[in-house]
Amino acid sequence: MEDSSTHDIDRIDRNILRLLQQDGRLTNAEIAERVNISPATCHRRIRRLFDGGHVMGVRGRINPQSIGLGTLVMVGVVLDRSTPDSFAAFEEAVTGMKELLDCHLVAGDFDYLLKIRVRDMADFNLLHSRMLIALPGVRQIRSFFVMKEVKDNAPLPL
Amino acid sequence: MEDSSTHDIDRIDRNILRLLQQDGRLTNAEIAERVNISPATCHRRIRRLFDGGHVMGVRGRINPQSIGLGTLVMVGVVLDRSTPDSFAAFEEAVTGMKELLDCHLVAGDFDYLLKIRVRDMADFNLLHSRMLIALPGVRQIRSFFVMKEVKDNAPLPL
DNA sequence: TCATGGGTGGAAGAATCTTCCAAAAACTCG
DNA sequence: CGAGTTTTTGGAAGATTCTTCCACCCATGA
Repeated sequence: MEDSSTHDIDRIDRNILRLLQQDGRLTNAEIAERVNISPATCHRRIRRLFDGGHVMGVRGRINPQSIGLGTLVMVGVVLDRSTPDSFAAFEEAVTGMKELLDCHLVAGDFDYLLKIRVRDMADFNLLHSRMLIALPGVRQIRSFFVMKEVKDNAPLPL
Repeated sequence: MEDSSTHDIDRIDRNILRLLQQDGRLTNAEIAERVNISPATCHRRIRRLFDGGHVMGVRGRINPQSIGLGTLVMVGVVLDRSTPDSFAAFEEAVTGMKELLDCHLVAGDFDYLLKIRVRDMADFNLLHSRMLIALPGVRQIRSFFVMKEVKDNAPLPL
């Protein structure tokens, strides 16, 4: 039994998910028409998709440039020790960073890979010196400035 | 003059952006009430934010588990040559990959950093052998399996 | 002082949401 | 099979919201 659902996702649900991912502001009436069911049924299915955790929310995608966060930096982090306590301490500290978009524990040359948005390089320098190297248990930090966002946060294939 | 806007974003606009990022399905009436302006004015401001490119769309966030994409892999790519043609060829080829969520040209030990969602490790192995190493101009590929998504696609700070 | 232009909110018809209920479909078990 | 049960469906309707028009307010500048 999946934790995120008790129901199967049939072809109609998939179509609804695809439409909602493309445009989260589509009206129930329009979705109903496009997937060929009645508005009442569509309304119910959409609510089930939300309640079942299949749709984790609907989010307006804010242009980073518009709020002065035009610079993207990827960061690889290596910790001193590979103990559960060490990981937990790092994760708790890093979670509070408002500039942090992604933080993933990975297998490979790094322990964590981060994705960070800042105003500019100067802003990142501040962040780097005041926050990143001060994170608990950090042995090494490697920063990758993004020069071109070929694809950022693409929709899932449906 | 910013290309994404001719208008300034004042405090009210910021609040609207924050609300829309938190929940893209808020009604105009509710947003208006929360930012203390009339529904008519709020409607106009929201439309201006969309038309000005400050909101790049509204997207339902589909649970990757629900559609069998529960495995996340970060990939670092190094190309053979650092020529514009080489970059262009790689980017065009990689853009078509439906499993690709992010693709960023970076400065550092890698040329590109990718973020890829697949069903499981076996699925990634297929993708790796059939698509990634077949991409044009690839010298080296380093894969980082994500063991824990501490933070994924967090909202921008507003 | 007066004209101008951008921003504001009231008002109202049109569209949509949300829920209830009865009918149809699917499923279960004797 | 077939009756009973559960699930799913769609029509209907009041409540809510959208969308637009228009008059008003208030800075700015001649």
